[in-house]
Amino acid sequence: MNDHSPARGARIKDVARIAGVSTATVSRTLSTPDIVSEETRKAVLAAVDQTGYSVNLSARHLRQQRTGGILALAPNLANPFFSEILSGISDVLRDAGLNLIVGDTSINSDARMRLVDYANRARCDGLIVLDGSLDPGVFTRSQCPPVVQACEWIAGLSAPRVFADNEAGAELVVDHLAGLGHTRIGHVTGPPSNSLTRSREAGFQRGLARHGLAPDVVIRGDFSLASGQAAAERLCAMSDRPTAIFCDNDEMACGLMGALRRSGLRVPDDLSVVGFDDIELSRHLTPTLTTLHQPRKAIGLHAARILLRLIDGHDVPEDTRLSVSLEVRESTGGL
Amino acid sequence: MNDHSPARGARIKDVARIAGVSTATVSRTLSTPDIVSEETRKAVLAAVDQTGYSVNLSARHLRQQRTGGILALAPNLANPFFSEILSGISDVLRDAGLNLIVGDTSINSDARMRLVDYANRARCDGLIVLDGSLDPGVFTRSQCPPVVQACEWIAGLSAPRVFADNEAGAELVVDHLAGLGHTRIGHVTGPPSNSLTRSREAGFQRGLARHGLAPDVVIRGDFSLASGQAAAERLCAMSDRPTAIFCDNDEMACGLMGALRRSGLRVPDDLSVVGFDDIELSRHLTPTLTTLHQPRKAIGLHAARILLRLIDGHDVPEDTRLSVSLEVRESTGGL
DNA sequence: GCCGCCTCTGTAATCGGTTTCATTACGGGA
DNA sequence: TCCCGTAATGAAACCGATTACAGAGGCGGC
Repeated sequence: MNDHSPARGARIKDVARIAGVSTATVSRTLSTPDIVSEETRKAVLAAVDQTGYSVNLSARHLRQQRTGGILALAPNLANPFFSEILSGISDVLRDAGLNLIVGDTSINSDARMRLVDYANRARCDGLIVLDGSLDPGVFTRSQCPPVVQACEWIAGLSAPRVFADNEAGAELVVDHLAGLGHTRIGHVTGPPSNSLTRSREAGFQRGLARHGLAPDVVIRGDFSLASGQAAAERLCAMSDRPTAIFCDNDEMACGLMGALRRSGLRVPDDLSVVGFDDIELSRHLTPTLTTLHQPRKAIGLHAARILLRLIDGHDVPEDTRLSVSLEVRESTGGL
Repeated sequence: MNDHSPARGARIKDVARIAGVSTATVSRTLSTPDIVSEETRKAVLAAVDQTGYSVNLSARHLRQQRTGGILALAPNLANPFFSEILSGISDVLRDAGLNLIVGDTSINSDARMRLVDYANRARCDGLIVLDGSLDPGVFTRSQCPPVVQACEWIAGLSAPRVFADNEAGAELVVDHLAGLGHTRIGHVTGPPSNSLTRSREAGFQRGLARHGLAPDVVIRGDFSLASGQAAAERLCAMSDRPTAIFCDNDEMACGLMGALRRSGLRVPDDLSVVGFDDIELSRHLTPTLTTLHQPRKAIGLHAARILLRLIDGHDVPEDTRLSVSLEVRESTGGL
């Protein structure tokens, strides 16, 4: 119907001319409809329809001193754990008219260098950091826009945090395994400096203590499938094994169970395995994986909402802790 | 060192004043360094360093009539298959000074509605479509920026395409299975209308014909873990099963193998299984999965480069077909 | 009847760059 | 010596919106 319009589409000026008003009125009609009269509003909206007008975001953002973009920094996009969080973030931002720009911090060090460029008001209106291993210095410079940390956090960076209750989750794991009669429970962790690793380790230790159990073998991993596999190989080589293993995430549990089976060990008969995250895959492994469910979508939603409030200059809670629940499946059994 | 700078950072005007030149010269120094004198360049760069200046992209884009953003539309971010493609796209775009905005078309229909808003020059400079199920009409309007299709494509949309050689891949699968002595080979497909499903089906049929084999059972899936599981249940209920199964992606193969095992069928002894994609997980399943390796990163790199050329008004190849290779692992065996 | 307030609208300044056009200085050829 | 071309730079227009400010008109209160 309007393919005869100029190639690059209509400007606010064109809409204003057709509606017989000024550009200011068009702008007001679109951003604050309440303050224009009913009659004017109709005329403007009709002209918008007719021209297929849509605002030039660069112009708007230049004038409003905003960029319209929120940068989310995730350590690994390939991990399905993050994609649902990003989806939650994206939902909130879209409703607020903001774009989500996703940065994968794992790619290479070159990308990390450029982070300094991006953590800048001239580039984005806010940051959501999902990677606790970044340099806090970048985020404390005066040009850095508001920051919210989700899931992981950076030691020494004081920015609002949204995370699942990792400590309580790890305690639930111990409760479950101890309830099944296990007294020797091993732990496959993430990287030692990672905040998730620390919280889960703390909750795990507290749980053991509460049940009067002594710590058993601790194997350091890095949240990857491969490190789960490596952990299984170490376990198989042990003469005196624990009877249950708590993995700090589902990917490692998956790598671990695969390698265990290949070595002839049966889960849960020879070894019970518990994961953390409840990614979709955990329901399809054999045996299906007992794991802690994290409210991933909710983490994303909360993080984004808090960031928006921060950008608008409102007060926000320092910590938002979301509860987790244990999904008991086939990979854990009694002694 | 420069935390005394004004809260919102330096403007080009500030840099110009400190360097003792005009804003035009600063701009030229940063975008076309060749046309300013050596001496001036040094002074400007020193001033940039001193102020920590970084350009305001909204202003630049407003003047240059570009938005600085490329929108990638993917059907499912949670699928690890896409994340590596996006990573390749992101690398190229970052080097070109463009942002990658990721849209998940699976979220809900509301998001799809808004697609119309986004497929617009006022919103982004180009589109990379990874979802073949979208409405072609959106992309043919005059306001729509250049489009490149990657992996999947939309029937009836003439836009450059970058994809793996799905037909050749499916033929390789048949060669491999026929070579092992299989004569009854089933197929678990993606959605019937999907372009990947069609290509793989065509290659599969051609392979069968070349080996003088008759088609066997075809089970419709949707690329999800759950549909792989459902396919396994159908297979188990059959009295007269094929001896090998080709799954259109690794996720379905994963869901299928898990469910098969739970029903007591052994892979590859009772049934050989082949996947497609070679996601990292396929190496960690038990048994490890024989699958077709797709050059995911390369697909992303090519798609992004082609889009950049398109944006600059250059000629681009209509189709870019990248080759695949078979990764033979444990899930396939002889009869 | 006059004043002040409120509602609605228009004019024009503004955001921060890029780019066109004009200007200057200098070197070489006639 | 004069003219022209070239290299380097500056002044100012421009991109397309938002918004501060001002003005017009209507209405109620004194």
